[in-house]
Amino acid sequence: MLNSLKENFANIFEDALIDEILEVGTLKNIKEGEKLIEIGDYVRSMPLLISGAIKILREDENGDELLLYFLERGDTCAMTLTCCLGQTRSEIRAIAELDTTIIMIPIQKMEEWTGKYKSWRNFVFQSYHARLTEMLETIDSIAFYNMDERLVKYLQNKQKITNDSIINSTHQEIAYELHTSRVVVSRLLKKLESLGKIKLFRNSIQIISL
Amino acid sequence: MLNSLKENFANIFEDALIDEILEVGTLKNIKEGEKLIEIGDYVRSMPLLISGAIKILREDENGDELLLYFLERGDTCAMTLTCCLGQTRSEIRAIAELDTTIIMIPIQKMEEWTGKYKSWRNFVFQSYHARLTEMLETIDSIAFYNMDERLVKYLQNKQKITNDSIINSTHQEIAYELHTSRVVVSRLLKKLESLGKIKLFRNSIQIISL
DNA sequence: TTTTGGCAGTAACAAAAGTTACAATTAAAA
DNA sequence: TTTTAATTGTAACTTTTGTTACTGCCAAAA
Repeated sequence: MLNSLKENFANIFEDALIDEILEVGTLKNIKEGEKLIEIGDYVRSMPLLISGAIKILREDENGDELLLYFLERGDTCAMTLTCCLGQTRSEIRAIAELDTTIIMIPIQKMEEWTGKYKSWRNFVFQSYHARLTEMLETIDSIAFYNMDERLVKYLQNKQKITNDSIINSTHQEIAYELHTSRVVVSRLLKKLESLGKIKLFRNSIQIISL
Repeated sequence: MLNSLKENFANIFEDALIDEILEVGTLKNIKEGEKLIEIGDYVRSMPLLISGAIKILREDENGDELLLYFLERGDTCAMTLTCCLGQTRSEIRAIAELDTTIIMIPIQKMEEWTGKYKSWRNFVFQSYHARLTEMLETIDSIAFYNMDERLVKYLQNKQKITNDSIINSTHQEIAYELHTSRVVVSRLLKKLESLGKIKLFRNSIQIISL
């Protein structure tokens, strides 16, 4: 745990804080597809992302989803932060996009560290800023772009997160995350294929150049 | 200024903090329509909203807008918070929706108070939470609802903010804020009128029941 | 091997939203 | 008063997105 911490957070957290994290934090491995947080949950600990990726999803009244953004190493969940402090329920769902390792911090420490460590405060504020920025990008996508452009962005994002030009998703799964229908995704993917930008296979998509 | 502060923040801030705010804060009156923050600006002070309302807007690549949310009394601008701390440029535009009074806090104080006052920390975290929640609602609107429903929400919101069942906007102005076209807004408003939910006038809309 | 269920392709159609164009009305400016 | 500009209403059309339906294909299960 010490190594993972140092690798990802050494330049961010002061040494005394690193020591405290080692004391109270617990390492947790999460399998791809595993759910970390469900909408309506009370959250009792805060995750520091060591490796892997977590996708954050919003749900509509029919139970359909929309992908908001991904968390990567060095990130934490801003929603969790406020849920912990404000004792409110989670507004979002969090699911591991890849096999993921996190350090869980008990919420009691959060308030304490915020008073005690400047580096912790900066980290928390920085996280909020990053999340607000990502929310803005999400809003840009759905408000300003058509589905074909949103799909391209989605594929680019997925490639970046997984660091793999092969995306192992079905059209239905992509449709869920973009909050559209399977037929629309199939249609647009076919168009991208005919432009030579991707190649389609069963259960996977190969990205050529987007 | 003391009175405004006590009215809006007395139950939130501890007395010592109130005193400090009185020392370093400056009262500012803003006329309806006046711009507080432009996209790309560096922000050097943080606003505490005493009265009135401020609308927060996002811009697309063509210069067209989208209304994100309103700030009201007791609120502060979460974007400003992180812009100040992180020394980044503003991602949004802020315009007074009504005649508005704010207290401006120099950014140097922010970092200091965050270490010093628990009530300040809570206020800041609470603000972030509120803004994230409002961003989620904005996302819900544009991703999950059709324009007719978004328009109704918009009118309801406007009524709540101005505390007036007469909305003094042109169809064009509404179209800008919803990031659609004037013709679409006129069409949908006409439908609402024929349902007896609103009454249309030149430059204004009277809300009957939404 | 046969059966079953999930996945992808596509046509045909419907609904929602955006665009263009023009007329009528009102208010402000000359 | 006349002119001008802004505002609203509406028709006609296009584009985008969503829906329904049906097909063939593949892989896992029976």
